Amino acid sequence: MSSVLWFRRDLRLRDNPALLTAAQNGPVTALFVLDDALRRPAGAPRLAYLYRTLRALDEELRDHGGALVIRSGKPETVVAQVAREVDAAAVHISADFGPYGTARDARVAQALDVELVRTGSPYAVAPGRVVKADGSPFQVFTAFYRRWSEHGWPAPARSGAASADWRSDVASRPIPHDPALPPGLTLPDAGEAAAVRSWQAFVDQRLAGYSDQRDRPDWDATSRMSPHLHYGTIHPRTMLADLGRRDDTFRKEVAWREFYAAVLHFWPESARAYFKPEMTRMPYVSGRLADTRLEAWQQGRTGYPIVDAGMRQLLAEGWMHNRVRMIVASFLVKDLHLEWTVGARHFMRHLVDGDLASNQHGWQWTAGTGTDAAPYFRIFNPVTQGRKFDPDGRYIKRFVPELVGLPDELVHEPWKADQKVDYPDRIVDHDVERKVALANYQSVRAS
DNA sequence: TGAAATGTTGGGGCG
DNA sequence: ACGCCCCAACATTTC
Repeated sequence: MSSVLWFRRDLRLRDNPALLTAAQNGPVTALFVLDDALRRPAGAPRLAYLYRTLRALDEELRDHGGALVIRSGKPETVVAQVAREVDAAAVHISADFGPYGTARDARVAQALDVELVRTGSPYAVAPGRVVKADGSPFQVFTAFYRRWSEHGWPAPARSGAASADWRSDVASRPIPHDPALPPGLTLPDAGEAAAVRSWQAFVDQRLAGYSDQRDRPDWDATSRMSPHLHYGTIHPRTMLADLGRRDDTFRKEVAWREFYAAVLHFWPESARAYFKPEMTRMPYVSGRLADTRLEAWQQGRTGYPIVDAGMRQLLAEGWMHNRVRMIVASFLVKDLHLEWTVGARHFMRHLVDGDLASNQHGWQWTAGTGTDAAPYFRIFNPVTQGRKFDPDGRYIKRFVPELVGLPDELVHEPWKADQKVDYPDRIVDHDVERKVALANYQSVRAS
């Protein structure tokens, strides 16, 4: 008897129920499949981060006498092949609930001569479990959150790496080298040990102030756990257990991730399609104007400091502060009149934490097209938001060095400065575009 | 997890 | 003392 533990987005050895299940059935072969269908849409930063995570996992496995077996190709071919090579009685996975993963796993189960055993998922509560009394899915976060909290989740699973009998004699491709990264890009530390370290640092140093300080992009006040959650180097259940009853605000952020995973599970098409179909009639700019605006937004050259700082942080770190994600998203949709799908795609290409469910639904929330979405007429004023959440412009000056010489008051409105700064003029006038957006919205509602 | 427009209230200056 | 005006501060409505 032997088994294959096929890793996907659960690249850890602690609190891993699928690993415990696999370890009960003789020697375990740890497998990761380089699947081009997943590698293609990921930008270089996320790919590099994945490879680093794989290297860390491989090292941990080697400490336990094993190794991570890397293969490339179609999972339905490769997983079946490896299962035959090691004469596995079963292939163990943690369940995936995304549209691609669901279809892929169905194909793999079909192709296997042995059982594909799903144990656990990357969520505290598996998507689909939390539903209304009548069995229908929640479309409103607050109601979901109440039910999700009542539902509860198991305590973290015990660590099983030490007790597993890892195989290390299976042929493997090398883990690919990092792809070429943009110069100056700094990625967060990858791997399970880094996840545990950085979670502990957050709990010790920043959790107490989280609810008051999390909206400040100029402070290091957030958990920064999103890349680790994306690749499963830590399980949210571990985090929730450490929270105890301490911080409802942070628990809610974990719950947003679970909510959006559930929404995607029940409405797989919502990754692309507008939740509110009438909103597809919103008019957008097109042609050269659209191209120019999109490029200015992507490069962080819109002339609005908080927007540009956020977009440049995305390019510099593969990450953006959540408050600023909302500001730049609102700006794309309501000031530049570009479609949310365009912005969502750019985020997915550049974010190390790029998670389909959270990203697409977060964008739909901002664009007013989604479940439990902000009403369309909630339009962020980039100057007001900047003043409120980056009062002395420290975040802006970190990513937009052209503005370093400006006093705090002018850093959010450099166009009012007497001194000339080498910084783009505003590509649009917020006051004007806000009215255009509201008029567009009226025209959609009337039609 | 908005912001602007509009409405209301109340203090102070003034005749 | 009183009414009137102005306007800041706050509340409500609207998009």
